[in-house]
Amino acid sequence: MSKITIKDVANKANVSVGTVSRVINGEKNVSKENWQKVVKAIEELGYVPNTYARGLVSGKTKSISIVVPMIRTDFYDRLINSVDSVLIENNYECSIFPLLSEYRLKKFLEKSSLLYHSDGILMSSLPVHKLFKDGSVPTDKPVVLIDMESEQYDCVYIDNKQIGKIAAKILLERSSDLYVMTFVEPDTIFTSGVFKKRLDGFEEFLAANDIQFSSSKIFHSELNFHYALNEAMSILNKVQKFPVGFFATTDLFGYGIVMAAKNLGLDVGKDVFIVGVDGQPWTEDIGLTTIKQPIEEMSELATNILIQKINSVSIPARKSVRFDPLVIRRMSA
Amino acid sequence: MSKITIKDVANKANVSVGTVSRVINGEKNVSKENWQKVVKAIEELGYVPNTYARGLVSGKTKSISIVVPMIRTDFYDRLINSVDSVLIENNYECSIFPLLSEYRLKKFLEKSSLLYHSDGILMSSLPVHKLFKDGSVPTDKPVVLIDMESEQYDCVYIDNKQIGKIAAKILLERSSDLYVMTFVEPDTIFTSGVFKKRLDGFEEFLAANDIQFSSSKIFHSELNFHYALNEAMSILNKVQKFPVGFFATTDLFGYGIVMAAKNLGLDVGKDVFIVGVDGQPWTEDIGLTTIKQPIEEMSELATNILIQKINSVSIPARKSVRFDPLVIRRMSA
DNA sequence: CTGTTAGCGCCTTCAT
DNA sequence: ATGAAGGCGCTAACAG
Repeated sequence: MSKITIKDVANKANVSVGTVSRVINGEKNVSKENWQKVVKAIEELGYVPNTYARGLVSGKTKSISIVVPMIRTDFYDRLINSVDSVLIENNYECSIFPLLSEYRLKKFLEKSSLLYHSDGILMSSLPVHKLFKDGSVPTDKPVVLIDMESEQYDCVYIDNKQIGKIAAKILLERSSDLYVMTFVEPDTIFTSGVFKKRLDGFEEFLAANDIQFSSSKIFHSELNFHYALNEAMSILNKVQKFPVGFFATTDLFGYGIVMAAKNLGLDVGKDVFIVGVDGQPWTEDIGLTTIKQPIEEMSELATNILIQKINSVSIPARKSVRFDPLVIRRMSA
Repeated sequence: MSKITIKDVANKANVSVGTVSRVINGEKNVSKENWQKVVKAIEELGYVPNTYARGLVSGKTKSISIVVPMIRTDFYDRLINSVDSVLIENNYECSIFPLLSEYRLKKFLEKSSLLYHSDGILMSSLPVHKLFKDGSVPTDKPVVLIDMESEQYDCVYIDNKQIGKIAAKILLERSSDLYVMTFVEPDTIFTSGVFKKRLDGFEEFLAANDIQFSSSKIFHSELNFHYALNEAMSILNKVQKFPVGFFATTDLFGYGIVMAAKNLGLDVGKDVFIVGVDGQPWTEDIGLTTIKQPIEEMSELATNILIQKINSVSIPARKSVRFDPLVIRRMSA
């Protein structure tokens, strides 16, 4: 912590602290002469305004908090990068708070958490209504949700049921013998239930079109390539008649199915049709048809909404923006 | 922001602000009676201490910053979780700052960055000497490095050259026809050069034992399973005589080689020997011998050192702790 | 053990 | 356009 304060700058520049304050806050009514003297003094002294003092007075920190369930996946990596790009333009910083554990959640339930010491909060893929008592985030700061629908907060999301429906529609064009590989989220307060929604949408579409679909065609895997590959091998080994179609509720599973098919000498796009979800960049290499969430656009919009809320005096109307999934057709379906 | 202040609590509890301050800071010399009155008042009012005011006067926030190059990998996931577990025990919080871009780095170069508004900084896998002008982090707060050696800062690291040497030693027991699959880090200020060090160690060991090794045996892949698999297939297809040994500078590549060998009907542990690096949990499933960095222990130690530095009045001696890699032998070598 | 009080560094009137 | 001065909420030192 440098011990240079606004006072030192004022002394050095031969002006009052008020003038220095005006300069560092970019106010207009300062003479050119004084402005330059102050800037010079700041430079020479290496002065840095004290954020705590500033926060104490104004309550603003030019920073926001991003809360995510985890940080190990491409999804959140892209999300955070997109958010950051908007923040940079607006001269904001961000801290990232992964909801790592039950204990960490307890901390986040307390108003005193670091999380709430920023100007606003961006939450991604978190079931706010389950997570917090009263279903509310314990803060008066603006909150915007990404990848999660809400009745209470501003939100930018995608309809995961719709993803399932689209997958069903695409696959039905190719085969009526359909399988699903999905992930069973443990039903905790942490989980958002997106996998379930995708599956629900899939089944709903089939039902609406009078297609028989037995739950014995639903297979489960861990979020791990190795698992998915093994599971896919075992499923494909038992298939009697081709072609068959697979709804992979995440691209990773689609990858496993593609590799399994190749290992077994099956022809992807002829014997085996596959639709994945997420639009990972590498799906192109393996020719996997995939349904993409426009993460970048969603994140950027959410960030812009948040910044707008932070800076508006009156309370703007709540926005609930639904994005449509993007279908990227490739060889696999 | 609740507008309840320490004064309101003092009024309600019929004590002075000093007493309230003592209670919320857990100091001992407060009568049981007053303590309870204060706690009750805090509860009823929903009082939350203002962090900015606190930070302004004491300079302490009970939080630390973690700086990592990225957040998408298992490595940093495990690291952050381990750090967090120690922080929880000590009633600290953390914010995470991924060094996402060149622009973000510029922000981190400024003393005013949010990054430095915590009580201490933990940096992982970042070449501090290249990153910052003067090779110093622009702060007076304690800094501890993980996974990076330093002459200047406290650090907890592993010798990546040693990893390469160990791999060479293991593989030489099985075959003298050795290959390497590694990743070429672009040489930017962001990169730590661990892959290069692993390779250097490998080559040094061979040279020291008078084993011929041509650089044409070194192959490169992206950090992506798909790539690694393809590369491994292409290498193995050209091999004339088995057995051969592979040093995979990260487990992911080892996985690709295992899969490629299986695809080609080769016997891992007989035709093809493989040593990976990182000790990923899934290496067990595929029988991959791997050299592990004890990330958990390293992270916990680094965190403890940091907390100790934060809380000590005198400046403790600089600690530089080198961990030894852990070899986990499995079927593949 | 408890109350009082002087700042911490800054922003923001209010005069000038 | 500028300076002076009063807090913001809290801690810590001191006096009792």
